[in-house]
Amino acid sequence: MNGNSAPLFNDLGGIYHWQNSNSGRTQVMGNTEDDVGAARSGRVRIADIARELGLNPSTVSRAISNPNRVNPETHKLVAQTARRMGYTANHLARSLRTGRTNTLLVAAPSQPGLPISPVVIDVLHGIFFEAGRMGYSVFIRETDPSGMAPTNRRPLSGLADGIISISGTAEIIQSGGLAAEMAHLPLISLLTDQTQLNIPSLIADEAAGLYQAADYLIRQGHVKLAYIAGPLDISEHDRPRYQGFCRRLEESGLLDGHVRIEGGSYDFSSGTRAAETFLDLPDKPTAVIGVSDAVALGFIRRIKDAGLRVPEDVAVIGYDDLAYSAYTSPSLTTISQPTVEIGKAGTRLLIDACSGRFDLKPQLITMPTHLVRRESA
Amino acid sequence: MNGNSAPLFNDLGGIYHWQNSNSGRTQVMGNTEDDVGAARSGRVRIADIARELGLNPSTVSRAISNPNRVNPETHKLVAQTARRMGYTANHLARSLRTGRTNTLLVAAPSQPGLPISPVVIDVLHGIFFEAGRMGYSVFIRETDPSGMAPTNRRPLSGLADGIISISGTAEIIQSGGLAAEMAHLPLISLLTDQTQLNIPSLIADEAAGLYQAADYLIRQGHVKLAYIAGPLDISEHDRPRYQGFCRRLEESGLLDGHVRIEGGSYDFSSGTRAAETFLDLPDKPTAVIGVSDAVALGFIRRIKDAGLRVPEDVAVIGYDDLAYSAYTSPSLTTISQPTVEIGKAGTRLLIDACSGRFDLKPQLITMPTHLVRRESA
DNA sequence: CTGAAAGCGCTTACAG
DNA sequence: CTGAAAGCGCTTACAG
Repeated sequence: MNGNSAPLFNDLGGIYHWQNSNSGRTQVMGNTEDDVGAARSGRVRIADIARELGLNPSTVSRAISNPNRVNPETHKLVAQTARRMGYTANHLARSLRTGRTNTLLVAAPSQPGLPISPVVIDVLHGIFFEAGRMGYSVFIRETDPSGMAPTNRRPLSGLADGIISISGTAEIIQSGGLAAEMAHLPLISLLTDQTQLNIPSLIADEAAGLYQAADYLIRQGHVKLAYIAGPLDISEHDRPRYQGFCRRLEESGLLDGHVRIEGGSYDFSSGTRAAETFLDLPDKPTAVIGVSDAVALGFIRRIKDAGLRVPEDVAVIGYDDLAYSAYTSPSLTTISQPTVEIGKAGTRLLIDACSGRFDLKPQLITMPTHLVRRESA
Repeated sequence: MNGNSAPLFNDLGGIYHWQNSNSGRTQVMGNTEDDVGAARSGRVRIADIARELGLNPSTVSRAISNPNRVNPETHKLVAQTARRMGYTANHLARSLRTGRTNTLLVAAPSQPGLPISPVVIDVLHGIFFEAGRMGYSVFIRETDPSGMAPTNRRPLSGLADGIISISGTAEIIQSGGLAAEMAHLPLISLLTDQTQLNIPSLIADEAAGLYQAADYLIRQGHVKLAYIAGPLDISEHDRPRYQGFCRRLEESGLLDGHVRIEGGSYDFSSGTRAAETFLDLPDKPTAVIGVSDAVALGFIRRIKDAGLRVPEDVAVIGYDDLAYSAYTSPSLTTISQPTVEIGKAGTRLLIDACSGRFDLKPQLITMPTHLVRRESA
């Protein structure tokens, strides 16, 4: 190692060990030495193939991108040679010329110091799936609502055909340096309703989800319910969920007796904090709905420590249906939202809009949620 | 909506509702109408600014990219005009010309039908953090070891300055269509030792982690230990962990009595399956280490249902220290590995290698793990 | 069906 | 300090 390595690791504060690898082996993948071209970067270009074959570059280009507009023999020859020489098209050059990138820009929110949330990950999974199927690549830009993290704010232009904003408000999107792109590219918002900004939005029916949860509890005979709220400022998720909760209570005349506990965020510790508030309540609700699974689980953990039984003393329902919610003790009754489907459908709609096959209007599409019954309620 | 929408949703199998947005409002962000240029895509180019100012495009370019090589007055004028006209540099054109993209390509593994794992997410978080700090963007390509998912295999060229492979084997990387890029770009492997392929690798000391876990249990007096294994074929993670486990047992002469239970994968259900095997064991170990937190939690959940107490009857330790492992009942004693730091350090090393500031050799860097003591052991 | 030319939007030696 | 020219690697009318 050269001397430059030290400051790196000083900055990163890590203890580390160097080991020598078993050297002497050669790189596994790569071009063979006798390949032609390799002018600038060592890469084979269309011009190299053309020279090798005594053809015009335009013919080689056609053979690669539009095989049907070229002699079958020529196509075969070019294809073989391209493979032999290890040619891969330069994405930059092709996109610059055609004006199409076959790339989607995804703005994914993250809190400072926290990784992308599991819910967003599921949406991303749907995006990757559908984008891969359609031959699109994915450019990810983390956006930080708080502006604390060193997110990349460098404005980007020309590198994508469309934008997906996950759970993002207008400010969040701007913070990602995407404003300029938004003015020119089709855009869809997932998980958050932004139709008031004329942005097509594909969301889970969060209000219906909380309605379903409250309905389930009320049918079980609960009359005093609590809702553990999420953050009001950053996201748009708390409001519709609380509304759905209240709507169902109102229908049974139970609205007056309900308790709204401010959790603060969507994470476990917000749930434990909410539990502290709950435990201090003189007249405790018998059923609680958390704004997220993590909040519900943090809440359960804390009230179990205080000697309360779930669901016997307090029934608890979450929202998200994360993978581990089926394996906790008690396993968590929760509202499942079609996150992966939202990712897939949003990607499909956007790609179709990019190619002009679909007219993406600033409308709201709502996907249904459903209750997953387990042990906690 | 036009008629094209129906087949979309047939494919996606979703029930959905359209709502009309409150229309009539105008787009929030965008160029004002009297801006110049807008030849092809509606975007402002350097040529537009130059025309507006009566300058040569090269001067405008310099003013934007190299302010110090231009008259301060000119710089100011260009900067103002660029802002007013809403100019953002075309990333494609710039990169094509300079040969530098300021972009990193990340190959992230995913199992078919499953989203990216929490561990990989943490590494990605570190990558985003450090890349953002250094002004780099991140291109993500999901790679599918099984080849089942419709991952994007289109070969990409020219769009990144370096490649990060997370927890990937050579085959996995190839499946992502990255072989050609690998031959030309600096590459680093995170979480998986690939130095045998001459690829610099930055990993957690998994062997030491399992050694620490076994050590902790043995010091508590346990003499019969079990290890729930992960998959052998796909990943390289099981082997070093099992080795570390065995090494510590051997030191105390306990190796002969140990049990290795095949879990199958890293997820919860693998843990519950392993628990079934465990419950059938005539002479049960009193302490169990899972290859992952999810496996350990799935295991705990199942043996609790069978009437065993954790840690009184069976002590359980996991590996990963995921966020929710602190909130389960019992909370999980586990091995923490510096995933975020690995992401940050790997990104830093790679970027410095891209810019020639650092000579990235095919060596192995190992980051330390540590035991997090909670309730389960 | 193939070739020659122009151009996507930018940057950078090279002159002046 | 600024201008004119060339070129990154590709594609696509336009001729032939």
